[in-house]
Parts: sequence; C-alpha cells; structure tokens
Amino acid sequence: MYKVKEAAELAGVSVRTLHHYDRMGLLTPKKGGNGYRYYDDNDFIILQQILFFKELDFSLQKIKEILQSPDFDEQHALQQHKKILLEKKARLEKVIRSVDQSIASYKGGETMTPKERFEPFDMQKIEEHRKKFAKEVEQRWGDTDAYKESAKRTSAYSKDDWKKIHAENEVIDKHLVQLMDQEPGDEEVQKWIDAKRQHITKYFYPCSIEIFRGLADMYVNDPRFTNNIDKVKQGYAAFVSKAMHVYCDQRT
Amino acid sequence: MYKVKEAAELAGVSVRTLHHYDRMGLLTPKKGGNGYRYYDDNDFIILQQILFFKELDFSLQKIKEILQSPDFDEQHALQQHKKILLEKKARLEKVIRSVDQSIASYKGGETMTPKERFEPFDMQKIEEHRKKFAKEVEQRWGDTDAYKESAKRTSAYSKDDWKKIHAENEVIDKHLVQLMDQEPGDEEVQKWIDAKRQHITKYFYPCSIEIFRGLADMYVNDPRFTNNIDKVKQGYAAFVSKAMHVYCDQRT
DNA sequence: TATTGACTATGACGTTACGTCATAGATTAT
DNA sequence: ATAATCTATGACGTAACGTCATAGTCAATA
Repeated sequence: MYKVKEAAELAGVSVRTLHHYDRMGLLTPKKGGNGYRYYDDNDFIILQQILFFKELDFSLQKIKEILQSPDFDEQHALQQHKKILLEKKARLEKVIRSVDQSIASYKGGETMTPKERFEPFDMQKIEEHRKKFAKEVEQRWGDTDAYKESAKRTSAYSKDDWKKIHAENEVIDKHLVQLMDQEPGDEEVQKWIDAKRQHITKYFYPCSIEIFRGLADMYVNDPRFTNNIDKVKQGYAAFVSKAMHVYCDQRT
Repeated sequence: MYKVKEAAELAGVSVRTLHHYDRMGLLTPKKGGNGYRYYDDNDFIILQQILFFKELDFSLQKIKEILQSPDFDEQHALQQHKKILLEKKARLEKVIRSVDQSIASYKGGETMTPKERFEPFDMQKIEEHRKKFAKEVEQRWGDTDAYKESAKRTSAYSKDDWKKIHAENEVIDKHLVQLMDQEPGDEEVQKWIDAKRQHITKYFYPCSIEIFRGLADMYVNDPRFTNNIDKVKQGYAAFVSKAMHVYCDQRT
C-alpha cells in the first residue's frame, strides 16, 4: 500500500499524472477514510500496462478501451498502430531531409531566397494535391481497398526511395526540356508526358485523367509550384501544363 | 488582394489558421474599412515562410522569432533543430520495434501475460534509470559538455545499432550464466561484470560506480526488471546483482 | 501537547495550434 | 429586396498533464 508520492516515484511518473488517471477512470486506487489514494500491487500492474501502451504512443482513451474491454482485439490494434507510426516516421524523414537541404543551401553560398526555401517540397505539393482529390474520391466511393492501398504506399518511402523517385523524375524532365521547341501535341512529347503520369502512378497513386488534368492546372496556377518547375527551365511549367492538357484531351 | 477564404485555399490552410496567425501577430494582413483581412503577395511570401518552418516542426513562437528578428541565426537554429528531429526519429524507431516485438509475441503463440508485455523494454528501463541519474548530475554539474555528449549518444542509434547492442549484451549474459555456480567475487565473474559495465559505458553513458550500484539494486528491486533478467536463467538477476555489488565494493 | 514540516486533496487555469460552434454584420447573387 | 455566402469576434474544446492556490491530514519534534 503506497501513497501517491511513493507510488509516483516508483513508477517514474508525477503525482499529477496519477491524479489524472484516477479522475479519468483509468487507474482508480483504493481510497482511505481520509480521502488519500492507496496503490497496491494490482494497481501497479495496471499502471505498468498503461505505461507500456503509452510507450507505444497510444492515447489514454485508447488505453482505457484496451484495458477495460476484455474482448478488445489487441493484435489488430497493434497492427493498426504500427501503420500510424510508420507514417509518422516517413513524415519525419521528409522533414529531416528538408532541413538537410536547407543547411546545404547555406553552406553552398549565399542566403536562400524565400522561393528557394520551398524547393525541397515539390513532392509534398504533389501529395497535398493528391489528398484534396483523395477526399473527393473518398466521399464518392468511400473507403475502398484501392484507395487504401494507394494511401498506404505513399507514406512508406525511405530516403533512398525518394532519391530514386527524384532521379527518375529528372530524367523525364530532361527529355521534355529538350523537346520544348516541339508542339505540345508532338508524339515524342506525349510519350514523355505519359511517362510522367506513369511515374506518379507508380510511386504515388493511380493518377487518373481527371487528377492529371488537375495537376496540369496546378502547374501554372500555384505560384509556388510554377516557380519550382520553372527552375528546370524558364517556361517549362507552361509547356508541360499545355502538353498535359493535350494528353488529357486525347483521352476523354 | 485576397480575402481570407481564398487566401486560405490558395495556401492550403484553414481560415481559422489565418485568424490565429493574425491574432498572434505572426501574419497581419491589411484590414479594410469593413474589418476584412486582405492578403497581398507579400503576405503570401510570409505565409510560405511560416509554412516552411512549420514543416520543419518549429513552434509558431519560434517561427515568429525567426521571421521577426533580422539577426536570427537561422543556420544555427536549423542545426539545432535537426538534432531534435533525429532524437524524435530514434525514439519513434524504438517504439516501432517494440510494437513489432509485441506483434511477434502474439504470432508466436498464446497471448502475452502482462509481464511478457514488458520484455522489449529492458533497454528502455536502463534509459529511464539513466535519466533519473542524469537529472541529479545535471543539477550538480550543470549542462556540461560531457553530459551533453552522453545524452546525445543514446538517442542516435539505428535499428542495426540496437541489434548489435543486444547481441553483445547476450554474449556477456551467456558467459555469466555459465559462471553462476561460482562465487560472485570470482575473478572470471568479475571480468564479465566489468564487461557489462563497459558495455553500458560504450553504448549508453559513462557508467560510474555509483550508477552501476544503482543498477544492481534495480535488478532485484524492480520486478519488471527482475523478471526480464531472470528470463535468461532463473536466479540470474540475483546473481548478477550480487556480483555487481562486489565489483562496486572493490572499487570504492 | 502544540507546533511544524511534509504530504494529500480538490479546483482551476495554463499550455499548443488550431477546430468548432455561436452570434452578428457585410457582400454578392438572384 | 431577399437570400445565400462570406466575414469578424468571442469563447469553449482538445491531450495530457504542469503549475499554482487553498485547505485538510499525518508524523516528528520541541
């Protein structure tokens, strides 16, 4: 039988935390006539379980559900939770790479312009764009397996994966830049535009014509995106956008 | 000149977010006679900078400092911030491995007992223990370089690092188990106890005699820890604890 | 035994970055 | 002119406690 402070010290948490758990009905120790909380061995076991799931980054609400529902599918919950953690990690890795690039820019010489600050984010913009459409898709077709699949895929790339993705994209851009004197409807141009779409489909999500057209618009309408793309070559954004529209028109 | 909603949509944030930034003085657009907020190109540049640093996981307060202090050492801030991110990532990876182990335990057969739930956490317990001491150390010697160094080290291990650390530890345990019929003060035993201390020093923190003694006590007093250690062999925790005490006694 | 110091309880506000109403005035479209 | 849409401000809600503030309880000391 330990009183709060002792119990808290043994478990390595704060007194306030135990108060909190008590109040929310997560861990309710016996109470003496004086109103004091007394923690016994059983309470400690529960507390350990709480801390366990907390380590796994579950919310206290979820933990309450887990510990208080005897038929809770813990296995499934863990699987689900792992996915979330992997997504978190992927996001973190993106962020770290961005910071790295920022640092590198500094070392490379003069201060970054505001525009340059956004360079590492081209792929993120694509992601944002996808999410917008994904919301619509979700509302239209619900939480289909295909949709889930694509959503899963995008958040599992490693550092090296991203490098590869970027590299492949550069190849496509290089070819298209060399074709900028051609008509947007030129066969060669259209071949590479198709490659662009395949690239997105392969690494991000099934890029439907609708979505592709949306991307084309974004290329010229979103200044952040335009600037980014035009870095490849002046006027490249407009050219690609036109070519993409031709591509989409041919397929509807 | 865009009104809030339009501006919000262009930037991909909510109207409430822009209200919020305005109120906290982070992004204050021009206001019309009707009290409406009007965002111009310059506001968008600022907003982009805000979003950039937000991606980097800075708090809005920090962002305000960065954007409003002309002599802010952005370079240094980025370096510092990267460290924090790497620590975050390391913690995340720990958690993911823990979840993996939990899942594996399920697949390995019967349901986990509460005790077994804590198995993956031996290293974390060591970490907790270190933190306790670290706090004292910090109060005694302040934020010294040596302390910072050791703190940095522990949160930078990769998946593979941990594997190696575990493997090395197992080797030590294996040898000690085979020496369990010897006296705790036996020379061979003491050699491996020293190896144990070196192991901790190498991978975690300079393991002083004081701290090592604390660990010895923990081995037998913290049931979570004891159970974990006794999995190696029944009675192993007590044996190691005794041997560690002998080791420490010899050195004070 | 009275007092002091350590501990306990409850209550309530603070934190972060907004989300989500609620209320009310302004603008725009029909 | 009326309705639909947009805008503003204000205020409460969120997660998991931290941090007082106030007041009662317990154990040791003078």
